[in-house]
Amino acid sequence: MPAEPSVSARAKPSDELQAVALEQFATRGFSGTSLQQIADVAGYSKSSVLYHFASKEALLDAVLTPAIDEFGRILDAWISDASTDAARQAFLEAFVDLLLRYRLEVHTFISQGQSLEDVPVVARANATILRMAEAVCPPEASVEDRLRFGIALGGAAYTLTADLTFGSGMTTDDAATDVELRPALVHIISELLSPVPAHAVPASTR
Amino acid sequence: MPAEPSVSARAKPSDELQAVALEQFATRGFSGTSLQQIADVAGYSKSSVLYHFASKEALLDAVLTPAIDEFGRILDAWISDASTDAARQAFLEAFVDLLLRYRLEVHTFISQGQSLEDVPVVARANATILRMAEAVCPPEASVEDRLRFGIALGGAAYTLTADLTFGSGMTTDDAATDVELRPALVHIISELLSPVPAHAVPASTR
DNA sequence: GCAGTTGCTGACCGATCGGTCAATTACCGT
DNA sequence: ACGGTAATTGACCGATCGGTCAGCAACTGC
Repeated sequence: MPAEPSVSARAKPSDELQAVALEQFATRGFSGTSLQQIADVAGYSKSSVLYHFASKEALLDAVLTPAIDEFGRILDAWISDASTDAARQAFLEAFVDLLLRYRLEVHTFISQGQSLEDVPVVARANATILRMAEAVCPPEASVEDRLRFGIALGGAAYTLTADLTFGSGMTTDDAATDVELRPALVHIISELLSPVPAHAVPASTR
Repeated sequence: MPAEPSVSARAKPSDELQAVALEQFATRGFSGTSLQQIADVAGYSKSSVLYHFASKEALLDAVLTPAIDEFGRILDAWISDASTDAARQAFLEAFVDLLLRYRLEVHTFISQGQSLEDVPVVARANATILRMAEAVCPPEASVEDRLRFGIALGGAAYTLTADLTFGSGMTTDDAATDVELRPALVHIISELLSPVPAHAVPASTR
């Protein structure tokens, strides 16, 4: 047997390192995380980290690229589509799924997008977020509408990784809580991004 | 004339340093900001910074303490009060004023509260936020209600300092935009924290 | 058996980190 | 004129930073 087929074998070293690095970047911050820390947590030497990734910045790039790529993908799908209400709803759900699946990545470039703006992948992320803002808020949108978008985005990124979590852990990647989180997130974000007027909320939701 | 009375004289050095440090901490992060950077921007030497503040952490403490103190103050005022709707509304407006006035401080310990949790002043901030969460969300609150609180908090902290600002600068401390921001923020946060049912919003607000 | 590749490591490098210290300057009341 | 205090600084310290490099196993194809 040349390679272990399905028995949950040791993941590829570069994947382990990316996972560890992502967690550290999200919690300690990029500049607050040293290559030595990543190596220690992952059980490698610092040299090994730099063998798999050309630099600390390249490691950040590798870690964030999948999330930002998919983000751009679902955003483009929505923009190219006719802007029906159904398409908007589909995008919103895809966006929430993205938030849940890539919560650490999102948190990383939401909360550090300013300080890391000269890192190419983060610049792409910022540009994509700006595109989404333009797509969500029509050019003549009010200050309040823009505020709503920012709060939905930053709030989701913050809450999904807040470790204190105000009572019960939603940061643990427990799939069971995620299925509880998803509809609530869709509801809240939909409410934030929709012009308030008369939201038909069935009284049963409370 | 022993001291310049009102002519906008040079601010006290320690105040200048605090202002510069706060801006750097909020934008580059605490660990991403070096004492040398602060000294350079403020026009002092690194030694001078350490003359006015015993350590980098003491500087962070001095910078954040006023905001967290006032935060605790308005929260206690609300909690001790009978929980009438009027008191809740008053707290909410005081809270929004606090967000606007101390936006950089809030952003700092919201987005770095995890990595700096062993810094005393940040620990106090985290504890106060937790107290507010318990005050806002009754113990039996649903996951969605807790989500709403987190999104309101993290979203406001993020949006008020997001430099991209999705179209128009709300990060510039322009008092004119602040008076435009305040009612919108009160409205959105009130909407997020209020159990949805029937929010009496006069139609004129839109 | 042996060259080549892959994965990994310790030793090392210059730069920068937060922080200490002694010296210097400026200003104060007397 | 003078002693004392406050403010500021450069020189310096050990530690750690991101990164380079040569070497060492282990496995490969031949």
